Amino acid sequence: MSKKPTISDVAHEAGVSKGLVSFVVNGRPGVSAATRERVLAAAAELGWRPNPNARSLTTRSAYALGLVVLRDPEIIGSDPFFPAFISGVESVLSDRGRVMLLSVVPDEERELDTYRKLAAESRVDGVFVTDLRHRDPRIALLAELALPAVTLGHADVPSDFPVIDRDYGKGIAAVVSRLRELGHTRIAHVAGDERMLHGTHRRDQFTEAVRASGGTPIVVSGDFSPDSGAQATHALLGMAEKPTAIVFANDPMAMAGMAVAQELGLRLPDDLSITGMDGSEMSRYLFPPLATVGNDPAEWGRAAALSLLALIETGASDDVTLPDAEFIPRGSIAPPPQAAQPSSERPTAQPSSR
Amino acid sequence: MSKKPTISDVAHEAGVSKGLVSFVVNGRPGVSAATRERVLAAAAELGWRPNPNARSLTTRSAYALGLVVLRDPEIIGSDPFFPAFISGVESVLSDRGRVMLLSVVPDEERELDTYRKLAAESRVDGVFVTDLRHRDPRIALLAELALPAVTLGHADVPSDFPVIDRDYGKGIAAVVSRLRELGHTRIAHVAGDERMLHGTHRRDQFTEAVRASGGTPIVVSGDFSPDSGAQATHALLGMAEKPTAIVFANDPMAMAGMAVAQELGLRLPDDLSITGMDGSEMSRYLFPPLATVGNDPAEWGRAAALSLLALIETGASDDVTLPDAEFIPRGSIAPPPQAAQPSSERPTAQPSSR
DNA sequence: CCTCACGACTAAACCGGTACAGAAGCCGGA
DNA sequence: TCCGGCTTCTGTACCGGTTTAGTCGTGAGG
Repeated sequence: MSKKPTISDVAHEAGVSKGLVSFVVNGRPGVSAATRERVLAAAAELGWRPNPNARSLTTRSAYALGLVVLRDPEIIGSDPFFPAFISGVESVLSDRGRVMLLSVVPDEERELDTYRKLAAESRVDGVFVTDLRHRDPRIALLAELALPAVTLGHADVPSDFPVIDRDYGKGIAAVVSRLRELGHTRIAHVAGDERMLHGTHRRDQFTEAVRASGGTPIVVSGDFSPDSGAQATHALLGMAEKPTAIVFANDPMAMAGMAVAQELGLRLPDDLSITGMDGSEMSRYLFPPLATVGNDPAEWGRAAALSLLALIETGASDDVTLPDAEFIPRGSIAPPPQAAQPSSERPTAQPSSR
Repeated sequence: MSKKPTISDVAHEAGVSKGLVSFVVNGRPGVSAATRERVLAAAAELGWRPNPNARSLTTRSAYALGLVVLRDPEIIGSDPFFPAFISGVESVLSDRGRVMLLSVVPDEERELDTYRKLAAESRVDGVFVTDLRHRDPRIALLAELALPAVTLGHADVPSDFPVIDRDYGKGIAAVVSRLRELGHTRIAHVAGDERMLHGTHRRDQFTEAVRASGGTPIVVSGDFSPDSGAQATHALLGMAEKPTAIVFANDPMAMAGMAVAQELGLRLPDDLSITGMDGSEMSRYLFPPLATVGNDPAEWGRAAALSLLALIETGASDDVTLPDAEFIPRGSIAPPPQAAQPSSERPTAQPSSR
């Protein structure tokens, strides 16, 4: 292969100056149609693409977006959110001549340093802020760095960044409501990492829904990892007054919880109802199929990418509210076992066979 | 925030020329220790970091590595390999001043275009080639583009790229051997996507291991997705001569297979033994815990990153062979039903003899 | 004492684009 | 015919680094 062609090669080939070629590829006015064609033809023939590095130098734009993920390398594999989120982002970026830069960091210190580095080196034009934490230090840092950003969810600190969000509360309320309808009175929640906003939000939405229906919520903590889901389930099922239904804050914890219950000899869903959250692909292939609350990470990705691009290109971008999360009922929920209900409850017809 | 400092600012601050600052930050000889200190101090004080874009212009290096993933957006969430692989890559890159550029593409055409674009725009210094396919067109394309690369596994076409690989056959052989020991005679394999080399390799390694032990392999096809695992399991369990053990080509398919079996009323592992592959985090949290063959994607990532960096920096890099994949016995395997086992057997898996 | 090699440093060209001032060509109106 | 005023296009100065040729002392060798 010969050397990569440059804008000068194209200019020479088309018999015009560098500047004009630049005008053409950037769609600037003041170029005759005939010349435009000639330049475009020359560029196509030479297979020339403008070098973004050179371009960045004068335009002060990196033509790249960044995603920094703070996640324990050990458990990142069980998280179904990011790959799908990224593919959603990518579906928007691919047509826009921008690329995505990804960083996975193990601790908060390196996370912040990574943002500083991306900004100082002008590596990206903007970043996605996922997994918002309480009093998230990234908000202030990004503002200080003057790095455009969009946040997934509303931060609990002052932020001027556009927000992509989805009401998850209704979905959780629907879960609780359905469990109550089925006759459950002792409904537990295994919370996600409570340093993260969506960990506490989901917990609060759960407790609120249970209280609203006149029940008393039971909550144990987890951290979104399968391991924590298993431990929490052990704890719950070891209680004197076992819950008859467990609402997990994500699918991986629910999956691990299902396994623990089964290992203890419980039949699902007859002896215990279980639900997850996030609507992972795997959830429908479990036994019993895991009832969950949809989330569609790819949709988050698309919306976040569009919003961030708008912010970068126009300097402003509106908040986006995705459609409400929907409860996806599946076979992992059923009426509570009769024995567990000493007091008056509608005698629900229990399915005799499975 | 004030404007970002440039090399000229640092030079002025330290009272030297731009060129000297460049010498200092690149560790070139011919700079007195005193001056070096002064320059470094000025750089630190101003918080200056060399702009990689400007740098790229003359050094022809992008200071970035690329990963292009061809994956159906719908199922990428259930794939535990990439997030962990990426975190392995990142653990190497973070200290090296290079970043990682990620692209997720839905079809082969766009995949190849993405490589072309990355090369034409000098976005990356090299790429990781994962999920090798038969007669993979990327090998020739990358050679043509003169883009350095490392492949995960050996390509079946001539390739000059360094290879990162791990013997997976021994692990698979250990699985089969253990199942035979337990008394299984009808052992089936649910293959992964056979367009991918590791799909057919695993299948071949399975059939070979079964034949070597005097058995007759049963193979049905899948594509690594949970859905295909479920379908294949249905097909197998609908056969007149059902298999008593199923070896799945990855964990997600195995998980879906477990669910199908349980839904059909089979008790695991007593009625059916199941194994997965890739040693995903989730596998240990299932019921019964899924026996699998370890893989450690993060280790692939680290090795691939080191190899690719060496290739880029020195122009050559050796192949790397990772430690053999190891069978991880767990509760999902047991003797076949009604097995006339002359010797002592227990329903749970025993440590394999390796 | 002069020359020369060498270490430390500077100046300017260059990488591949963009931006902007201004030149050239063309047109219509006075 | 001359003069604006467009439109179209050129030339050149950047952007922030790297690289190379060359300058300037300084000390050793002849």
